[in-house]
Amino acid sequence: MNKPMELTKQLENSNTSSFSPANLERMLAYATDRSIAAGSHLFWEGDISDKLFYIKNGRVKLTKSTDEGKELILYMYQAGDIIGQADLFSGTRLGFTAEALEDTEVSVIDHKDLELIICQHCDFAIDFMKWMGTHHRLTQTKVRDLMLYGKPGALCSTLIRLSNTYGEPHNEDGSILINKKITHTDLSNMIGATRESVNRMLSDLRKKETIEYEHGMIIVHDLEALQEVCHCELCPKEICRI
Amino acid sequence: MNKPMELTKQLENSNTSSFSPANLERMLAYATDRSIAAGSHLFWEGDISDKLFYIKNGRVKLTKSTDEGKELILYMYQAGDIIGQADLFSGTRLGFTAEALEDTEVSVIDHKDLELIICQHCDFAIDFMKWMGTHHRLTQTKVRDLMLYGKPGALCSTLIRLSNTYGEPHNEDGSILINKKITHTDLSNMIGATRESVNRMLSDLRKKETIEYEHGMIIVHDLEALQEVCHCELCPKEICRI
DNA sequence: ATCATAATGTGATATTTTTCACAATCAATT
DNA sequence: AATTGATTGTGAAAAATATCACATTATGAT
Repeated sequence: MNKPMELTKQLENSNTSSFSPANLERMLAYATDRSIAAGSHLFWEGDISDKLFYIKNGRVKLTKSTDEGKELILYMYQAGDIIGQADLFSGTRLGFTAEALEDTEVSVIDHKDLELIICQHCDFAIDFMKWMGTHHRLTQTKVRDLMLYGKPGALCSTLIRLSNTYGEPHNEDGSILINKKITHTDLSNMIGATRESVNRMLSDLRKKETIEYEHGMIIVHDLEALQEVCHCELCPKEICRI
Repeated sequence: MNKPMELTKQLENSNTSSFSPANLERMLAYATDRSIAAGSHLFWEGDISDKLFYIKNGRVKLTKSTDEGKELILYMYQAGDIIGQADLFSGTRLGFTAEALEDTEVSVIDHKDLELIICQHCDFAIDFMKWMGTHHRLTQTKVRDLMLYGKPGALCSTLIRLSNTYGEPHNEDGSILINKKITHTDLSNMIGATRESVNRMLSDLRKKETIEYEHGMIIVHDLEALQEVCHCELCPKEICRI
């Protein structure tokens, strides 16, 4: 059963904000818990998809990797997020792999239980659909961002999304600290570029003082400059995230 | 009210195959009809999103266009398809524009009516979610295809999707006729490349006899060759479509 | 503090993709 | 059959991005 603190945490999390506390609780009442060590996998592509995962704490990335060792990072999830909707009801196999970035605890909800709740509480069904739609919009805006303004556009949009997801006010001048260590390799896998290209683009942004490094993390000094590069449309934060 | 013929058509259509005939009928019972001339718009990005559109006949593309005149074609919908789920319950504004490619008739279902059906028939809710999930997978696999194997990979994946959507057996040797005229400009807007690049890549494919032109349409002679370029994973057709 | 490993930085070069500037072809009208 | 506009084809040059091959700098464990 979920404690009040977790509910509070989820309410602050944009990805699941479509769920009312009551509805989140309904879902979690059926869940069983599971721990995944950093680097271990929650599921692999090709697995059967009949579960939903609620992250209690930790972080998980959803990826697609190729034979040649390339990796595409589609999403990064954190406490309060739910993983697994797109494949849930299809009966097909999963197309992506989920790997824990940190030690992670999840609550696992079975497809069957979910159907039960949906049939008992139609406002839950509505909340669930709202959440599915929001997540789909996240994916659609990502396609836009990755395709439309070259690699610099893709990178800047990703930095904005990281700011929305992990950002903290840095000092009074409005700078934002992206309070998570993200390697250049990770960034390159998020935008389908090489590490070297990312490195050079970030150097350019540093030269222009759009961003800065501190303790291996990125501080965004000039958000508007980033927004300009990717022609940012100022989507709501539950959509403009990693 | 929908005629039997339309129901038959929808059952053949992969995008809405998640709906049982009864559930499709439930939804269409609330719909009002609307005609859109070829080239006119069903909706614009920035509009409020509180409607769902069922295509009775004709074709509609969903696009995002930039100030510089670039256009990204995200989806092309046809008879039996439903448009609008991702934005539906969010209350936010639409992120994409829908334009009729041919004279099109749609049935318009209001958000409010949909909620009503969801609360009355939970199997409808399940079908609806199944459909939302499938559509989301379409988008996710598209990200993969567009990002992972360069422009040639993006183009070949698009040709495969077109084959699944508009393909007809061409003769006994297993060739597929993509039975719709798609300009190189359209193709370039689907994969985020220039018309010229698309032209050159198609020329290469013709040289290798992977494809051929006939009456301005494309015949795919060697589907496997296309699959190889984009490392095709043979996704089901309701996901591998345009 | 030292060592080992991971992460970052950078030049030189190759490859991919775009841009520009037309020519050639096709398809629908007059 | 001639004309017009849209579409397709192509070369040459520029720009964007990737590749390769290291040097440098952090980070964490001993």
